[in-house]
Amino acid sequence: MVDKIKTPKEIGEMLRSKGVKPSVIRIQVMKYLLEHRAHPNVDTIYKFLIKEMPTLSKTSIYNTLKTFSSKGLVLEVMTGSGEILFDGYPERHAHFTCTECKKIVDVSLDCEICKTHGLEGYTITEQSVYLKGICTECGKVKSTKKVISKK
Amino acid sequence: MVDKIKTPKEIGEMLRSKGVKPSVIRIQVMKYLLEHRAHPNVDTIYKFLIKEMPTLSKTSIYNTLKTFSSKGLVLEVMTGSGEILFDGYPERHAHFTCTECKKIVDVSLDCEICKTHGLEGYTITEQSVYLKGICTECGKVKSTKKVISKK
DNA sequence: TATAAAGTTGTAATCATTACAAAGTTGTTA
DNA sequence: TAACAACTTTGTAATGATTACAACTTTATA
Repeated sequence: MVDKIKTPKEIGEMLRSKGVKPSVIRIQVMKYLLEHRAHPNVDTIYKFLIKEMPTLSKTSIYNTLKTFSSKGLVLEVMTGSGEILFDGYPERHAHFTCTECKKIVDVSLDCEICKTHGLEGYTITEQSVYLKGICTECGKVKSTKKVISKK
Repeated sequence: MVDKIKTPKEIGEMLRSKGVKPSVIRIQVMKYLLEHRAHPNVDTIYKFLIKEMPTLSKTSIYNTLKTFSSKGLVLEVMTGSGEILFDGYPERHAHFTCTECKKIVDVSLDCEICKTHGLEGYTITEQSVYLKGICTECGKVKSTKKVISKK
């Protein structure tokens, strides 16, 4: 999961290979996504990049991410928070959301393709798996609290 | 999948058994969901029910569905359309969205629980599987169109 | 350099959802 | 039955992410 940091040039090539013409903004957005795997939202990306590019518009981030998404360069992660989060690693994996701390964790998926019934003749192009629950840390805090409240 | 139509009284019992106090609105919303499996949004439910209950407020639909959802009576389906859709049958199944006609189809899932890595110590309480692609009908139309356009 | 195509910007609009306070309803206890 | 608390419903206003759009800028190509 730990990848070598890519140069802007390498990112440009990467975009071109997927049919996206590189631009300064596109390269910077992709660079951000590759180096920050915490599933950022549009605003987080915008606030980070505007420090380097003072004329940046938020619309450009929206445009860029929509382009990336349509070319399969990023995943749109819909966790139900009411906004779309982005994942720069579009290889198949699931997303776990902790309902306590809201943290999102990447999870590798074992079953190649869940066997599904009732889709004869259907073409499946995309598959998303979302998990919800409580992460180890929040689980620990919870049980600690329980003990304490027992007095 | 085809279920016997429930009386308001039966729906009331069903709500109570899940810890939700029945009310006219709650019973009507649940009745609508049980009898209309096309994954309606808030507005669709509202427009249908207001015909019978002229003083109905849309906020009540939101409140009701949020209550249902928190008690596990309905599923919130997030397909990426920008709004939440609702499914009155919360048994585990996947949702397939046709990217052409936007239709949503229930899909039974075979793999009991996709084996996941990296979640040791995590408690999983919810699992959603979304599929995207092209349904049979749209697939047929597409290939027909292709032939026609060949001339 | 001229020209077209594509990318970027900023503002305004949209639209689902939430917040909130007032009004109504229900159930319980005296 | 009356009083009361708890819960439900309503309607309006606010929020906040996303989109629409038109003007402006940059890039690529001849």
